[in-house]
This record gives sequence, C-alpha cells and structure tokens, in this order.
Amino acid sequence: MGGPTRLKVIAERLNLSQSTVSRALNDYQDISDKTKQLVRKAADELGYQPNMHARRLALGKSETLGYVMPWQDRQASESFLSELMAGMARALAAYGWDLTVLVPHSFDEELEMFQRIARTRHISGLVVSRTYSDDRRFQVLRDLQIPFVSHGRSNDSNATAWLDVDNELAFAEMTAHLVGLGHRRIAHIAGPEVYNFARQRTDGWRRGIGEAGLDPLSAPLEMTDLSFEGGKAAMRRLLVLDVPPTAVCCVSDVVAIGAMQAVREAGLVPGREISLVGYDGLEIGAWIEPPLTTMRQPQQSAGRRLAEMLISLVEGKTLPSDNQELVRASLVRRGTANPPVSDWPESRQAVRQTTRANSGGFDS
Amino acid sequence: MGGPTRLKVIAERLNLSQSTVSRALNDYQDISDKTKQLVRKAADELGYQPNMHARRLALGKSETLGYVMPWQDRQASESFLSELMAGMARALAAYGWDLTVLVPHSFDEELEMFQRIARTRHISGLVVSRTYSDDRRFQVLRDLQIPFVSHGRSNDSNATAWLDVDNELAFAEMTAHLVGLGHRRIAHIAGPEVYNFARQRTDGWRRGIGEAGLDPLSAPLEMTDLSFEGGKAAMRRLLVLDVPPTAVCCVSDVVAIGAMQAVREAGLVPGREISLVGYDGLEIGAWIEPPLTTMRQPQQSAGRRLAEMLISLVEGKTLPSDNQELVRASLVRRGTANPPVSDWPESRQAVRQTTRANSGGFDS
DNA sequence: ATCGTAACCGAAAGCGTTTTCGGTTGACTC
DNA sequence: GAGTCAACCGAAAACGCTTTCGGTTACGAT
Repeated sequence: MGGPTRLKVIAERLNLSQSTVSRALNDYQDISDKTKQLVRKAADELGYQPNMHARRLALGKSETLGYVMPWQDRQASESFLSELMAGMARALAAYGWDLTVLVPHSFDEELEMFQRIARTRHISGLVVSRTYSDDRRFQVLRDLQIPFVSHGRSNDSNATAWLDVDNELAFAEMTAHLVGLGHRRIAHIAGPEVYNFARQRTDGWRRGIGEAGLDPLSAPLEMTDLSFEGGKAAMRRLLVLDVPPTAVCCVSDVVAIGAMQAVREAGLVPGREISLVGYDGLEIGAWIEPPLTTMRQPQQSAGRRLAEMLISLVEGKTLPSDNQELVRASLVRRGTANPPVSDWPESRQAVRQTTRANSGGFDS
Repeated sequence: MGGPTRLKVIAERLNLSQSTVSRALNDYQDISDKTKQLVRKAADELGYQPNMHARRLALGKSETLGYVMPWQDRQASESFLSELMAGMARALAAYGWDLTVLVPHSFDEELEMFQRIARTRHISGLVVSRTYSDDRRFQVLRDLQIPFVSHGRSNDSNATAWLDVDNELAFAEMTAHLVGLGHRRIAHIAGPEVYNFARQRTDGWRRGIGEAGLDPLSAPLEMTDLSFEGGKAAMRRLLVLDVPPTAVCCVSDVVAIGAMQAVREAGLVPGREISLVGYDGLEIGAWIEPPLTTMRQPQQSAGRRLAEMLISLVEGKTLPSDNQELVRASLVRRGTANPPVSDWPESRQAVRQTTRANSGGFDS
C-alpha cells in the first residue's frame, strides 16, 4: 500500500523495466503479446492509473478542454447550460479527458483567460458560446493558436470550427407555421443585434414573411434584451400599434413568456387573440398556462458533438473547416400558436373580465 | 518566440539559475529583494506562466477540484446548477485553481469515478450534491481519503464538511407563514425520502404544524418525485380528499408548479381556494400566473463557500468538522400564498367558468 | 561457424517544476 | 588576520511518465 501504484511497482513485481511496462500499456508494437498480457493483468490487479500530471507533462498536452460560460444574460440560458455541459463532460470522459469550466466576469477578463491558457497550455482547447456577429474572440484565439469550436457562428467563422443550429431556417419555419394557421400580421421580438443568433433569427423571420408573399418591411419588429422583462416591454410596444400583430415570433422562450404576460395584462389571452412562439424548448414552457409553443434543439447531443469536434481538432486529426455542423431545430406544438380569431374587439372585452378575476396576486 | 516562456529562458536572460528564479517567484526568504524584483520584472515582460503539469507533478497536488453533477432529477435543479458552478469556478479562479465537472450515469459509475480519482489524484477534492439521508458515498470518500464537502447533509455527516440550508427551519417558517395567514389545514407534498433535504423539509413542515398547535398526524401528506408531473399527480390526490387542504407546502418549485396546474385543472385558482408555497426561488416562478410564492437560498455565494471550504480542506488548513455551515433561506412573497377563502363552493363554481375560458391549448 | 535480421527489452534522456543541500561570498567580530 | 555567521545563490535530485536509442537474444539463412 502506501500511495497509489506507479509504473515502477508493477515493473518491479514483474521483473521488467519501467519503460517496457509503459510501452506494453500503450500497446507498442515492439512488446510481445505475452508480456502485454502479463503487464495488463498486473496493472489491473494493482488498480493502476497513470499519474495524469506526469503523463501530461511528458506528452506535452493536457487532455483537458475548457468551456467558457456565458457571463451575461445567463438567466436566459441557465436551464440548458447544465444539459450542454453534461453532454460535453460525458463525451470527454469516454476519451479520458476532463472538462473544466471558465467563468469570466467580463469580456476583458475572458480575453485574459485566453492569454493565460495560451501560455500554460493546461487547457488544450476551448468551447465558446454566445457568439457575437462581430466576435473579437475568434481572431484572438486564432492568434494565440488555441484550438476552439464555437457554439454558434460569427461573421468570420468560415475557417473555424463550429456547431450551430440553423436559426434562420428555424424562424422561417416558425413564421411559415403561423402563416399556415392563417396569420398575416406576424411580428418579431428580436434579441440584441450583437448576438449572431439573434440576427439569424430575425433574418429567418423576415425570410418567412417574404416567402409568404407578405411585406417584410411593414411587419412589426421590436428589439429587446434576452429577459422576461424585456419581452414584456417589447410586447407592450407591439400592443399599442395601430394595427397590432396577430402573431409574434419571439427570439427566446424567456422573452416569449414575458410577452405572454404583457398580453395577459392587456386583457387578452395568449394563443387566442395573439399567438406566440418561443425558441429554446424549455421545459417550463410546458408548465405555464397556456403552454408555450416553441422550437427545440437537442442540447445533450450538441454538447457531445462539440466535445468530439474539439478533441479531433486538438489532436490535429482534422482541420477547423472540416468541423462545421448545422443542426435543425424542431417545432414543439403546444398551446400558444392557433389560428387567428376574427372577432377581436368582442373577445377582447369578454376576456378582460375573466383574466382580471384570474390574476390573483394579493399575497400578504 | 517558439512556445511559451519557461523558467529556463528567464534564467538565462538574467544569468541566474533556474532554481533561483523559481524561488524568487515563490517568494523564498533566501533570495535577495533585488533579485526578486529583477526576476518578477522579467517574468512579467516575458509573460511567464508556469507549466501547470510540471508544477502539479512536482508539488504532488492538482489544484483542481471536481463537482459531481446530479445525474438524476436534473430537471429539478437545472436552473441553479449553473449558478452554483459559476460561484465555485469564480472562487477557485481567485486561487488559481480549476474546476472540472463530473457527470456519472449512475450511482455505480459515480463510485467508480471516485476510485479513479483516488488513484490518479488529478482531482484533489470533490463537491458532492444531492445527498441522501443514508449516503454510501460519504463512507467511500472517507475510505479513499478524498477530501470533500457536500452540498447538503446526510445522516453521518457529523464529522464531514458540508454546506446546507436549514431546510427544516425554512419549512417551519413556511408553515408558520401560512398559519399566520389563517390556514388551518396545511398539506405537504414531499420529495423522495432518500434525499436528505426532502426529509428535512417534511420535518420542518411537521414542526410548523405542531408549533401552531395543530395535529401533525392528521395533516395531509403526499409523496412524489421531484418533477412537474409528480407535483401535479400529488396535488390531484390531495384534491380528492374528504377535506382538502387550504394550503400546501411543496418540496420544490417545480413540484409546486405542477401542483398549481392540478389546482387549475380542478377549476380552482392557485392562491385563492388553495394557497401554495414552493421552494428554490426559481426565476420562472415569478413569470407564471399567479406568481409563485417560494423560498430562496443564495446559489452563487453557496458555490463560493463550497469552494473555499474545500480548498481549505485540501490544503489541510482545517478539519472537516470545522467546515460546517448552515445558511438560511428567505421567503419570497409572490402571489400564491393568501388568506383562505371562506366561500369555497361558490367561488369554485364562479372560477370554473373563467379558467375554462382561459385554458387555450387548441394548438393546430 | 558466421552473419544478418527480427523480435524484445532496458537504459536513459527528456518534460518543467519544486526543494534540499552545499558552497561561495562578504561583512563582522575578537 | 583568522574565524564566524549570515546572506545569497547554484547544482542536482525528485515527481512519474513517454520515447528514443541501443543492446540482447534467438533464429534461420548462408
């Protein structure tokens, strides 16, 4: 006993040299099969596990990947962050690699972390998320020669590795779905333009509007940050329009849920006078009244793919440009996307009564 | 250029030995102040960062902590997992330590991970969560001599390090709050008994009932798993009681939200005929109609404390038994806890109309 | 018998730190 | 002016692994 078993003790036990044992375990060609058997058996019995630090020092690589958590608008993605990370960690574990998480406080601190990683190399690749349309990080990471794959694209991600959902297609389909239900006045509550995904989603919505033979320029568009309150405020602005929309494509579920509240507060029923569709496929969307129609992308498998791509990059097996994947989101039909009602003014009055009765909120 | 700067190059540049440079950087007493200045300056200019693997190999410690993600009932805690991890990662970063995440598929795999960590020592301490009342992991970790701190207690955590919220107090207070509002028939939807926190919460509720001079034995109690559907089903069972409760303490927010839906489906209004209180303080609780009254505990700071305690343990600066912290949860008053209504049958009829009008759900 | 040639294995040099142990200065004492 | 003692620094071992290189065998071919 006394400390974990090292290469040395298993060598002594078999009357072999350390190097032979090492090569036997790493399946070198110049070790006889018989010896390999012996060594593996002994290693098993002794419960040998290589010392990671020594191994990584000798190898010059870290077998550790880093995930950069979003440091702002975290609320918006909280619930699937853990799914994504679980997917990555599991994929990495299959290769014996580790996942460490990085949580910068600011953009500058994020860049500082990159610098440090470039010097220490104790993390040999990064997964970055929340990409901006114009994302300085890409250039920095390239300059520092840190292998990375981004969850989401950016303007200059032609030559870099990424995994992204086809946001544009998703929102085109979302819009088409609403058109199919009979809607003609379909608004969009957009996210901050700096985020590439927000821009893509807006493009998709616009494309959907155009493909339906409607006029994209006269379709109502509101911007907001990625928060409940933001969605609520944006929806309020849409509601006071001369001709309010009958349906709204929301940049995210959280925003959509905020919008739903604004709709209710205006005395209307989400999914009746105003149809709403969110994006993200959050569980909670199914738990509210009425349940939120949305679009979902698989998070666990996204995490897995991100990890696999990055490993392949770090190992130098593939080029960044060979690792670009576009996945599809799928519509989750729930309760907030329905055909438009024709009798707006009447139902509006009627409903105002019931929702007021319903609103509760007189907590002591 | 050509690779990151090592100790060697800064030694050569200053005509010093490697060891002097190393000790200068580590602030040894036997290096003159002048030399230290010189070395630090050079290190700065060259952007020196020690090679983590070499350092950890020499030191024999990894400066890396691990967080074991819950592998089941993840849905229930998804949204604050990332907060907790962010808190840990940030605290660790201040010490130059890393956080790696472990995601087992099963209990057995979790134990295997422990074994591996004990051998490789590439992770020098663990934060475990989701503690069971009778938690085998505690003994295993002790036997393997892996320093750890648990987020939540267990039966035999007298001598181990932990950070826990005072669940019992929280639920006693929650119950007292409902009693204060005038409720006399206060039910509890409990979580799986295997989880220690679930048991504590039940105890707290029972204590609250007792302290109000009511009979704990006749108070309605339902068990469920930690899911939306579970909460819904449990609430249904409570609703068909001969004398249904007027208020319900739910083991978690997700369960409470499920319960709310059951209430609504029964034609009642959550927060009116039936008051509900959840636990966790999830954001989403504020977004539903009516907003869920709940109890909150700080997650970021919990993560920070967990990390700090574990570092101190790993460094051997404190004993496990010196690292036990109980934090308080605080009531978040929103819309679902109100005085009981006296006119049950009438309001029940009245409301049945409005909620039916409200329920939507006829998505195409 | 000799040589060549596989097939196997051991010795040893790294990887980049930390840390112990001596050794060299210079100043200071008597 | 010899001895003492700090103060300061360098040489070298150690951490545990990988990998190159060279050295032994055994074997068949000549």
